[in-house]
Amino acid sequence: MSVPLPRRKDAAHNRAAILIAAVAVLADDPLASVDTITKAAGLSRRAFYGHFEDRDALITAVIAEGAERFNAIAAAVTDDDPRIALAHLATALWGEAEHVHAAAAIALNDRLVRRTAEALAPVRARLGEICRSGYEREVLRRDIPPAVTARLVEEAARGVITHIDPQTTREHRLATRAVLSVAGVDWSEIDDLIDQERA
Amino acid sequence: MSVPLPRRKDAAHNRAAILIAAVAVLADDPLASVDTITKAAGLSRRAFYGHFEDRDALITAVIAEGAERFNAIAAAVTDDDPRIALAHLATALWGEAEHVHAAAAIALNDRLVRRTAEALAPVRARLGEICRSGYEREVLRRDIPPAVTARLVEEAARGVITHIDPQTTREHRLATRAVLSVAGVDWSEIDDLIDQERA
DNA sequence: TCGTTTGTACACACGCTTGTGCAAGTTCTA
DNA sequence: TAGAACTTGCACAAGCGTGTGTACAAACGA
Repeated sequence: MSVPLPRRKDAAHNRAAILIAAVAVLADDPLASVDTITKAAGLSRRAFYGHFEDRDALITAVIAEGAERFNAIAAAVTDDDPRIALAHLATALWGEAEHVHAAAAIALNDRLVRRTAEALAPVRARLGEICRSGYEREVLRRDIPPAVTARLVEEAARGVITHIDPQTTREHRLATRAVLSVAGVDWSEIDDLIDQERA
Repeated sequence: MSVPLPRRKDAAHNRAAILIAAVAVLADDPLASVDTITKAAGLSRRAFYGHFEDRDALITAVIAEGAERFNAIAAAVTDDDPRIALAHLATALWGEAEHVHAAAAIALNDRLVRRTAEALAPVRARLGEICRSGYEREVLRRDIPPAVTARLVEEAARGVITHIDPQTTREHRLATRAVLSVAGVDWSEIDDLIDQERA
């Protein structure tokens, strides 16, 4: 039923390689075949079934790994000012671009929406708090409910992170600018806000 | 090479039904099978091949129809104030939600990116002009190049339109608000701006 | 009405992917 | 270095989607 724990170093290494390759490949094509993924990991398709029960188990593992990272990000953002918190959240997610991309791609599949949503839950919850707090303290937009703002922010972040190549764009501030302006911070105040925080 | 023109009333009707069903189904799943699409249109899979050369011909037809609609939208937005123009663009696209959704979904397919991009070209060009004009006249954000603003606006619009159900949300202003604030208009000024134009 | 057009039902070949079994080879580890 | 762990390549059955062929029923138009 289940795959035995690897007892050799190289086996553990290969398992990890499959996971890493899966994140990269699935980010581009959520329907990539096991063959494509294992080839990208430098292994044969047959070897894959020595590490994972089946294709679905791999997807589950990818989602779980994403959940762990997103959890860490959500926990790390503790700023009091909702605007600063949003800036930090955006920067952190920008650093996890590939995982964000993979999560977004996997979430396209009907069957996996729920599982992916669970992986994203901690970040989503933190974002909700930030927007609510910003709404109440009147530092974020007040023309729409904070829950809707959170949704818009999520979409903006996802769009920027998945459609702008972080390799070629050193501007991680782009994500911050996009997120903050859709959240209701005037664009002319964004840079001052960040510099002030950094000082 | 080409499929003979339908000579019977119901044939033309069924061909249209397939196209309509295709837009709806492909919006949800760009990889939907011919069987799924024709069933949604109330036809058999075999009948499909009487109307279209193959699956690709259907996709081509869907893209072409979208191109026509997007062309019309781009041509209709002629406001002088870039902010008003953006508002009108957002509203028009909101009305074409299903086609926007289908275009976005189809564009996920590697091979169809170029063709879809061509269909979206007119709207994209108009959006580029609007952002450039807004940048020069200093009514839109100036912290990033207007071309990047256009990209952010595009992402914001696509995100709102495809992720918020227009059936349940009567708020077409949501798209307008999202688009304008990411373009650099202060959220507290958006409603005034629109009402003022309408008067 | 009669002939044509269109749609349905069933079948088949073809290609791609998944998951598994097995023999043979390679690599780690004790 | 010997044995166990691991990988490889091949073959195979099964599933799914496409595209095509054929026979038969229904709708249409003159």
